[in-house]
Amino acid sequence: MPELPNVEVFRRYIDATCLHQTIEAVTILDADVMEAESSAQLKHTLAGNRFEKTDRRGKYLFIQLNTAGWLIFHFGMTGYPKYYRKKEETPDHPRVRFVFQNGYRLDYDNQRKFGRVDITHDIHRFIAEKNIGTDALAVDLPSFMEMFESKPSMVKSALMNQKTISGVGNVYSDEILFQAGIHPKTKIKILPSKRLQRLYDSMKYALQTSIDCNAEHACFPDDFIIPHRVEGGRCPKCERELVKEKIAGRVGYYCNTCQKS
DNA sequence: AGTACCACCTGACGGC
DNA sequence: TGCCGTCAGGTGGTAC
Repeated sequence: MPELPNVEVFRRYIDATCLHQTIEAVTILDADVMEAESSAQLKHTLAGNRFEKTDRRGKYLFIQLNTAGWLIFHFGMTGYPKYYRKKEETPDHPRVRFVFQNGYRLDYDNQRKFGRVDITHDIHRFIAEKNIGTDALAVDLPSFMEMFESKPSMVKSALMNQKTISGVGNVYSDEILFQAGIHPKTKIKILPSKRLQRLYDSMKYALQTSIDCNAEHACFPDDFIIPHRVEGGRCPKCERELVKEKIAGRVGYYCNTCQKS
């Protein structure tokens, strides 16, 4: 599930709930989500520690500890954080649990276990090693133009490539292309600079609008395509049935009338 | 440097 | 009702 807007909402949730509290214990309920050598280190480093601040790059959420280290969350397709006090509020698939001194807990929940929890001393090295591109909300127009103007790939896959810019996944790439009026299979390098600029504007608009809505579909503007991304869904602008098509390995939805090559 | 395909996991859903 | 194939908002590896 989580793409940039969702992860940004998670980040704000952590900010609003978990900062500056002493961590009493860490329980790893399923080591599958841990990077290989990080389990022991995680428990060791976090006990008695505190979350001081958060940061985000693309779909990665970082939490700085008061001892200079960083906790790293990636949510895969089904992950999310849950802060709660009562046992009956436990999420369905908790994988790592942080227990605070005030009795509250933060669970990293992840049904499909595609996500990861990790810990590092050097966040810049982590980003460099993973080769994570500039955050999609942070990238400026000139850099965006330069990165994409000569790319040979289809625009949908270019947007989704985390090494170029990070944070856009399958669902939001559909939204961005719909807002920009660009067909997803268009080769990005054939786009004239005016359309490339519109793509940039649409990217910022779609991501920021979603964040402002707490990533809740019900709050999205009427002309967003995301709520209509279902079999037989119709274009919110022209009412025609949306095309569902596998593009670069992922199923995308688009309007064959409103989106042009 | 692309794309296509597979793998990793689990659960929901539609068809029979 | 129950079983089974399919598929899903991600990433990483392979081969071509």
